Amino acid sequence: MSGGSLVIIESPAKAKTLRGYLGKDYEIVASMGHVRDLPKQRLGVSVDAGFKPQYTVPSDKRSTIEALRKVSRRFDTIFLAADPDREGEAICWHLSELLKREGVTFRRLKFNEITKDAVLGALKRAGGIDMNLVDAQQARRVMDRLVGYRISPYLWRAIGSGLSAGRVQTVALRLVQERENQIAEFVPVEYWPIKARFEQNGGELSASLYRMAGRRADGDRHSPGSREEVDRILPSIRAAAWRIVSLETKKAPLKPLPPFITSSLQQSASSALGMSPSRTMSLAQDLYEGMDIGGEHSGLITYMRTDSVRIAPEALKSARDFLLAAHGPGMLPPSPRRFRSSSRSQDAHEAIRPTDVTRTPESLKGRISDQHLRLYSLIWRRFTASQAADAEVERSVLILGGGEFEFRATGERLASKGFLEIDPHQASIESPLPSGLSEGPARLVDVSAEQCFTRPPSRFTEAGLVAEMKKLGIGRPSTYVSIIETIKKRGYVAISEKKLHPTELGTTTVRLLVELFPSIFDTSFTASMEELLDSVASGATGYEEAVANLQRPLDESLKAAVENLDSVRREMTRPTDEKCPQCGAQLLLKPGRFGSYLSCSDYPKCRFRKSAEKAVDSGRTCPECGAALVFKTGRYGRYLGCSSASCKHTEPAPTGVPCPEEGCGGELVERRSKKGRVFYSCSRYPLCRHASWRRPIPRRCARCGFPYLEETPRGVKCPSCRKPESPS
DNA sequence: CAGTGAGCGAGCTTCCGCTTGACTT
Repeated sequence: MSGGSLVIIESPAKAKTLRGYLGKDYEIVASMGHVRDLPKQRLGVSVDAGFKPQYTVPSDKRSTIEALRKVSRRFDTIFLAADPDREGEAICWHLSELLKREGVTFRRLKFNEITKDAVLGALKRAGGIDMNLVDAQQARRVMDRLVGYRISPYLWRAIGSGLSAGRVQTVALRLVQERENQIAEFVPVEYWPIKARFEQNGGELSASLYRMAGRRADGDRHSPGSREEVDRILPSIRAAAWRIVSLETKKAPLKPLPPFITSSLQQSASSALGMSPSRTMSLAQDLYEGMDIGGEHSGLITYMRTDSVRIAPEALKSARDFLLAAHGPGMLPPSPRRFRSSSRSQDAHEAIRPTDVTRTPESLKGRISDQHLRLYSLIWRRFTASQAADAEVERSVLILGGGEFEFRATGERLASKGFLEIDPHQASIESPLPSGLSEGPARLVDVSAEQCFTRPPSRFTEAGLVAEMKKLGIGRPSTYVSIIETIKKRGYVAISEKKLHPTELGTTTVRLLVELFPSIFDTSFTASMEELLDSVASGATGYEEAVANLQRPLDESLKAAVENLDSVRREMTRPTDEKCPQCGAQLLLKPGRFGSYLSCSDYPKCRFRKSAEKAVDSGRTCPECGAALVFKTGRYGRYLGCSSASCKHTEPAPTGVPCPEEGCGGELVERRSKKGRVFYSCSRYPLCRHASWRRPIPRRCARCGFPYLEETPRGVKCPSCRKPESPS
């Protein structure tokens, strides 16, 4: 038996940091997250025996547990240092259950930051495991299992096998579907913003019609709704005598945004850098684990799965020291800024920030990959700016009066840059009004109107859906990415131009689920579940009572759903005019995992079925049999296959972009590396060896046919004919 | 950087939340 103590923490990267603080008397090992769970193959909940969970050690956790058992035998005191939240408390309890033996004592260690002070303080306060909090976690786990594992099988029977439903994924799908409904129902409204140019003492400015006699200004400018109205008022505007009636300028402070949490990082990386949430998280993981920089190894950012904007006091101080040293006292607000986390934040980790604020993005240039640097720079700027001084904006509002009309012009000027010097993208500043204007007569130079239509809301990007889920408190920082992957994998949603669209299957599934289980898949269900779990955590409600609270309505809804199964199945199928080629009976159209399919109405006697999806024609013909080549999706992604059933010819999917090698004449095609990563190379391989990871955009200039190879933004000038490019 | 190439209707699927490597389908 050794004299020291064992400390178990969740992440190996944190274990490493801890070793630096605690010295030789402490052995530190990682549990890698949860160590026990409900079994994957069955419900694993004794519904009639107080909802007792039946835990197992998942196969991929066996070796971790074996290693923990072995090392734990050498110690009589084991500190359990999983995250200080509901899931972490449960991990500690599971560990104690797995590692308990005669003479060993477990002590709970809680700290919200991995700093020396916080860790040493936690050691002094070490206590026991909070079983109420553990019960809250168990209730959460079991409720999710009941919802998922009892409703999914219903979908297998009603719609198709392999489908799934869940407290989080179904609501995420619902959000995508509801946005789609809004777009479908949207009625565009015509409006005609009116703009005019005015002149005073040789200075010119442009202004918009803002108010008309007899109409209320509702804070927004007034725009006529039709060409007739425009034609009616333009002559009166031209005939009016104009003057500047007021010119006001006010200074207002502009505050920086709080440092990043998981959802806001994904959002910013998506809009500013075009990164998907999954790419963002994988790059952030690398930055967190640390990279070799000039021989030394260190973590560059704090933990990336967090919903708290809290900052460790040490980090706050070094941010202020840095700002003072690098920018002078003007960049320092009088007192450190505090930001409030959302009320549902579990606050186990800090905000996402650089571990060392003096490690500027410039200092890392060339030492880490370009993509890592872009993400690091985003995080560094956001954090550093969050502790810098306010910016100051001077905003001018100018009002012009003429007859019954009022025009308005606004302008902005940055009086003091403040934090915008560090993170300029946080705000966009309008251009200023021309100088030298004053109250008094002005001349109308010209006036014009432009037809516009109100636009429907846009579809969610992946990061946009995460932001919406976060707003509703659905899902956690560690699961945002996997939830989106699940609804993609099930075929409920598809991505096109980086936006999420529901598929026919998704639409059908969510409509059925919301109809049959309205309370469970309501956007407010998670919030009320969290309230109940808080009550379990405080000891006011028991575990069994909490789970029963969900079980009762779930049981009732399921019972009604099963009674209606036959009529639901009938609803899911649409009769067609086609006859079965095998038995002549009518064919039915059904939703399926890979799009709709036609099946014989005489099933199961006749098993005929075929896909109802239209194959996407490639416009090419098969070199072997002359039939059309169509796009297909196989186990390894897209490819081109022969549409004739008897012909087996295949080739990689074309991109429509010619090979950029001089005089090659080949075409770029989609291929996969051994590791499964998609890349693009010449169709004439191995004659031509051109290859690139970058996705070529199959666009060409509408005027001269010049093909674009890079991911060129829309609307740029064509490099060949110098005209603005339009998509083909 | 470089194969391959489907299937819903069969005899298993499925949940959410913690955390990293395994490891060739």
